[in-house]
Amino acid sequence: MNERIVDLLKKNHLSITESRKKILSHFLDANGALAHADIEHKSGTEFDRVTIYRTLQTFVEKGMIHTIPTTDNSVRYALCKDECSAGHHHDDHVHFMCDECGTTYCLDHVIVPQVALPEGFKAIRNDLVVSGICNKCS
Amino acid sequence: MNERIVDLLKKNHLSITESRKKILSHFLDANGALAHADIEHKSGTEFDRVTIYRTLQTFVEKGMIHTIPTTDNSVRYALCKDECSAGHHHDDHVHFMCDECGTTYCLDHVIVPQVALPEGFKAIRNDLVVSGICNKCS
DNA sequence: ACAACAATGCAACACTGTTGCAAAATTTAT
DNA sequence: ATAAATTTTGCAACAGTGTTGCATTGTTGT
Ligand SMILES: [Mn+2]
Ligand SMILES: [Mn+2]
Ligand SMILES: [Zn+2]
Ligand SMILES: [Zn+2]
Repeated sequence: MNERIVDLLKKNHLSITESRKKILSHFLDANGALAHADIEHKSGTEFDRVTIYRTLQTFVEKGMIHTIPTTDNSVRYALCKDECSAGHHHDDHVHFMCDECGTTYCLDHVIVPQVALPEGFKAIRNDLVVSGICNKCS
Repeated sequence: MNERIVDLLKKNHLSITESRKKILSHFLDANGALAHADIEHKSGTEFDRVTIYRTLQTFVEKGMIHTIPTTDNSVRYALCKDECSAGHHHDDHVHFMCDECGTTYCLDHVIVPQVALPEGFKAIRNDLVVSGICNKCS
């Protein structure tokens, strides 16, 4: 378990620090996406708030996690697949937010469909967020 | 012009106040969506920040405007179509955010497609945000 | 014009996110 | 293993966003 975390950090050319290991482990343990506040609560007073912000930024830049657009305008993060890297993200999957339990899921196997836009509009990224009832709450 | 604004407020059983008239006129003038901060800047020191927040809330509740899910996690509002009312919103259209000019558009004629979800997930709302280059910037 | 009611401004507060800088930890070179 | 070079962290300070309570003001219907 700890091995996998250290390997992940090494693979991304990041120095091995307590905060990074712990924050990364929270993502590996979680089944849904995590908000900054979630990590802050899970970590207690272990790290400074600022450290969490900077660690999340770093992880995003390295392609280890990705942000999720949410309808309630909170920022959430989830682990990326192995295919993702610093340059290339593979964020073409649908995200699901449960109205009941609040969990946000990456539906990795549900691909966002393309839509035809009006004349002159050029799509670069498509984000589809589905809200409703998740499989655990139904 | 002023007539239309007063009518819209009356139709929604809202008392006619300076703030509501001005804020509503900003939406009628704008071609894209507006954030709270946009209205604050347009209004100068005319109203208190809190009044703007409360007015926006009221307009949303009455079905006059709707919030737009954005990828940069800012809250933006746009005028609803006439079909929208306090109970029923018709928010099944795609939204577009221009990476160049930052404008957010309601693409009223582009409908969000349905997607097949994994077993146990039940969709209640679908929000599709497309980012890219708008017709004015291309 | 008046009473009843609703909306506003102000103050205070909580939460989110960013930056600069000194101290501490990690990595690299000796 | 030690020391130097580089990164990361914690702290403090700050700006922005959004909410609430309460007294004051404005709007509405009679
Ligand atoms: Mn995802
Ligand atoms: Mn819209
Ligand atoms: Zn759920
Ligand atoms: Zn544009």
